[in-house]
Amino acid sequence: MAATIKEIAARAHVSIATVSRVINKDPRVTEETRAQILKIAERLDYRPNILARSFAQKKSNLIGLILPEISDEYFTEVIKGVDEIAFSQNLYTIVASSHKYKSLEDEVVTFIKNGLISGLILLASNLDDTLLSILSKSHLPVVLINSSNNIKKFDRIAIGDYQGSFSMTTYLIKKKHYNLLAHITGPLDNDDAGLRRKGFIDACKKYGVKYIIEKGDFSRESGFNACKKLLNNKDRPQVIFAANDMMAIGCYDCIKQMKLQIPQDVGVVGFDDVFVSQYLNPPLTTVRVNIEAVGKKAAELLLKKIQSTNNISSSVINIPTELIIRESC
Amino acid sequence: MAATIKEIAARAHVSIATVSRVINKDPRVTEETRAQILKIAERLDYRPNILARSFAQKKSNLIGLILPEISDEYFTEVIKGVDEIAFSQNLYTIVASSHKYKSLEDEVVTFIKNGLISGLILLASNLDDTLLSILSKSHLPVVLINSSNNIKKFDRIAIGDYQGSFSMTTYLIKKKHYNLLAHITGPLDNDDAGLRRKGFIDACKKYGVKYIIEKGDFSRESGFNACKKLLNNKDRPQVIFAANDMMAIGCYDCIKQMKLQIPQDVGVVGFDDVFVSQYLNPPLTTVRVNIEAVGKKAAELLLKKIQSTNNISSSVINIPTELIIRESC
DNA sequence: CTGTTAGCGCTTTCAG
DNA sequence: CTGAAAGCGCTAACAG
Repeated sequence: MAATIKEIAARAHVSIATVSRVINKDPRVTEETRAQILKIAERLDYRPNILARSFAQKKSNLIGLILPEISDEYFTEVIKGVDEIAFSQNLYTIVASSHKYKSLEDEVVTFIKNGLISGLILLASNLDDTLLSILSKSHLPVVLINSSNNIKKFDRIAIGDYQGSFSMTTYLIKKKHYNLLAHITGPLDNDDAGLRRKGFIDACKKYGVKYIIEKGDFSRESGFNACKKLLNNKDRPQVIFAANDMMAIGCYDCIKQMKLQIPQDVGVVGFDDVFVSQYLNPPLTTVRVNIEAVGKKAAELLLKKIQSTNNISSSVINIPTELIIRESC
Repeated sequence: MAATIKEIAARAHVSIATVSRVINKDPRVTEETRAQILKIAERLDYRPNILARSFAQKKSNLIGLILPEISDEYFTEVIKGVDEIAFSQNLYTIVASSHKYKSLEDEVVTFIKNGLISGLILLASNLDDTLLSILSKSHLPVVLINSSNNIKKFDRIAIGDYQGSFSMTTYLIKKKHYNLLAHITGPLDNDDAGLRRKGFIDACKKYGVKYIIEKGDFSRESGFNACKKLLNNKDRPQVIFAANDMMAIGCYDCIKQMKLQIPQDVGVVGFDDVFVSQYLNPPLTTVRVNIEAVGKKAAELLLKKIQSTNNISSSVINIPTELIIRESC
């Protein structure tokens, strides 16, 4: 059915090697033959068989992007960023998430060993040593999206979790004059969550204000539940700093259900600045993370690694955060 | 580096053909040798080289998903649905969007010819005959996500645009007793937009109420602009039916800027029921589309087509819509 | 500048 | 039930 270089070679009365050369823009071909071959290729509507090419070269034009899940707006922004960069370089992106069907580790191992992809971007907020060692043993170019400072030896995109959280807390204390704050954390094993928690606590301690910590898991429901506990506390906090916007939304739901007012009765602030936050009632004060930039930077870094043979020293790119002041506190 | 069947064959003192058979669960192997080979494969942490396999079989375990763009929540829900089904069948999904870098047609052609994928899901709201003919000439299994009834000969997932729009309009007229309605359309060449427009107009005509049509393009900005025009009209409409939620949000922005109240001064309703809609102030009355179901159904249909050799007659799966009554009208 | 050839890892006849 | 061998389409030395 589809034309192959063999066919083109036959028609052009040259060898397949020559055809291969012009397809791959190898300069060692005369203009004449090049033009001739190109014409025939055009006429036959030739398209290289990518599978064959990838196989022969032992490298594909596919990169893998592994995410914890694909649902959250947060993650889709990452996909968008990665795709945009990858696409501009003729790379295709395979997106996979650690579904119920497969654990993250299994997923990664499969990707590495099956030779499908020639680079990997891994967004995971808790990386254990096993995985890290698997990753470094495979000689696949890898870029991590992870904010933990403990990870050396890998190229990494990090979010300014600590700074963002610290600034927000400082703002709540110094500008808004709250003196009893609460923080709803993300999952304990999540590095971003840990950093945000630490930024909060450090700022509270620095200014000597009282605080309460409640546990969440980044889901709307957990925000709702944590908020309920907080409001029923004998010492009701004046403001709740949720470790992400989804949990802040859960707080909104809870507070409304209890017929309380934001920010009069209790303030709420979040982290991420997802699309919906600006439309909440009242609009949510939060810490903005430029998520698309995370994806873009990750892809750019990965491409650089794939293209350069010599392994450059691993770099960390920090994506800064920004305080977005709205009306929820 | 990575183990191959050759290596396993050597250690098991069998031929590579036998190894290949057990890997592929061919029953024509004795239990003993099978167990033996499996054990060695396990020990060597063998993973088949997908590229080699795909190449040899002339078919891959990759399916393509082409979208107009990747940013919108709408599209990411589709991705999620497709991925979930595909993944459960050991298929990987390559997501591509018709970027500035490539036209939709170019994208499709590349995908088809390069032999990378063994099935394609194409979400496009305006398909021209050229593209359709390219698609049918390639013998690639294809599932379209498109609501136009003019497309025969292709498996297709369609959204209940017309019904949803007709019901919403009927609700506006009969239950809410509006008698001057406005509709902000999506892009003219978009089939979903066309159907929604038609549903609106048909309902208005059926009940003999007056209506105004304003043009939009599904973007928030276009909703804002269309709304402004509408409100400055000498005959100001009592309610605005935006062809999607994003434009409805644009209306909210505009109405607030003009210091008007929803729904007292003017009602607003949308279409899609994206996540943010329930949190708008006031919560948006809209038509819900189960977008994830769209993705899932598309993937399921595609898998069925890929697996069955005989081409079944093309089916159309309709994803119904549902009126979501909230407080914006 | 161009042709010859080996071979990538695996599947798949075809014999045995 | 198992092995031998061809070949998928292309790249990449190596000759010439």
